[in-house]
Amino acid sequence: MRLVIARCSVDYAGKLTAHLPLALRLILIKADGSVSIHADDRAYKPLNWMNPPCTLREEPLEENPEENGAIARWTVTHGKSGERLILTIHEIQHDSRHELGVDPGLIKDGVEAHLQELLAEHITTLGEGWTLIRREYPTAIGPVDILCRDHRQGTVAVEIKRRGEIDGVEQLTRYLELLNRDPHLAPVRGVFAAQEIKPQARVLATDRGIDCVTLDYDALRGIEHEGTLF
Amino acid sequence: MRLVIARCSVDYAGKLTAHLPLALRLILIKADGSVSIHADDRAYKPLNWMNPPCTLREEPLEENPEENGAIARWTVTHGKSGERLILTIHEIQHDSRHELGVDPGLIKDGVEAHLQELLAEHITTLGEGWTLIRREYPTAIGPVDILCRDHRQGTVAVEIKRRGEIDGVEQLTRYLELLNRDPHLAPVRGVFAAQEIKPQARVLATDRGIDCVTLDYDALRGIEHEGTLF
DNA sequence: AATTAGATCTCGACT
DNA sequence: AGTCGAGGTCTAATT
Repeated sequence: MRLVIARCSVDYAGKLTAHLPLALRLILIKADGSVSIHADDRAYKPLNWMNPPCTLREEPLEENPEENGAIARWTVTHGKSGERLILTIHEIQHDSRHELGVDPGLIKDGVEAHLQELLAEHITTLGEGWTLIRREYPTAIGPVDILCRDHRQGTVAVEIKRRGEIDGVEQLTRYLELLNRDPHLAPVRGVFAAQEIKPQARVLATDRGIDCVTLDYDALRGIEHEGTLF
Repeated sequence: MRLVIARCSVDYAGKLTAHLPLALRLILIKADGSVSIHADDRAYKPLNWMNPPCTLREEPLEENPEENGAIARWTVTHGKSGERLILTIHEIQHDSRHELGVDPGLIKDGVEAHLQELLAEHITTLGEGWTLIRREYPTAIGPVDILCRDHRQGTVAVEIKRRGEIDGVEQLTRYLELLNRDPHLAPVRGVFAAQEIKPQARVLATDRGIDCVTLDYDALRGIEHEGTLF
């Protein structure tokens, strides 16, 4: 990894064209070839960047009135697409290299897949006497998160999201339309389950006769822990 | 901006829980308070991060067999939510600070807004004799990108995307439903226009009687240039 | 290789 | 502060 603090201007020509006026910035050059240009804000998102595979060509500039004091031009070219990032360097305040080695990587917990597992294992969270048919129930347009039966043996399709928004309701609506064409399953009703449901999504779901359920991830995990403790 | 190269392990507890085993990494601390932890790959995305507003507390660790050789613990706490990022530092190889000042920011060109402007100006791209009613035609559920009339004076609602996917078709469908309730406009038909239309989106659109049009950004820009040249 | 759905999405605009 | 739409989205899983 190479860290450069430099006064530079930047031009990008690729999926769009973009320009950064002259200013002092961090240029981060990673071992995988990627280049990113950071200002001192905007959290982790760079102002401009080039993804790998790409190559960096460094070229010193002669004293030249046209270049307006620039000392070097760095051209980053993307492998196939021909996208270009051109850095015009006016001053370098810092330049260091560091061998970091391969990173062991991030271990995650708590995403949608886990929510789905937990809810499938504790399907009675949705109602007394409910039973699981299966997770990832396959249909022509993709798998339904959970298919189950309520206490009256009625079929229920459950769509699970971490945050419930309009697309989730649309997605469940498409599944329900399809499932209700199957005489073995119909009538199928819908449950939209999420840790948090946006008002607009709730309105749309209710309007379509879909029930909304707010999931408590910690509570579900709590049940899981109790289950393994005793 | 502060750049630290350190051997560290990291634990995040917030929207999810995640762990990074001990390894050498870049810790990037920006003036806006954000902290991000980078490996030497994955382009610009950090392994782990904390968005502003947040505070960093640095705490030296005593020699302690339980700490397994750690020399410091850095705790990043998010303002309201209580999310935490805990860095356990084992070795610091580099630590420097740089005053970058405020960045003038990026100037962009070539995104959806521009596509909409171009198509509105050259509405006959959609058909001979078509005329613009207006861009951003307001409705109760948001503005329709373009409302226009075809050569037979029939009303047409146009939804523009850079990439046409299912949500775009759903969005246009909702607009059409609403617009067709207005006796002054009805019947209104739909055109789904994008630089690239995904197969599933095309199928859904066609099934609903919505026409699909592929836009050529460069060609539209070309017309624009001819227009200004002569 | 292409497609799809998720993301600690991020970011900006608007209410 | 919340919501909505767009992104050079990116990224991983699946076909």
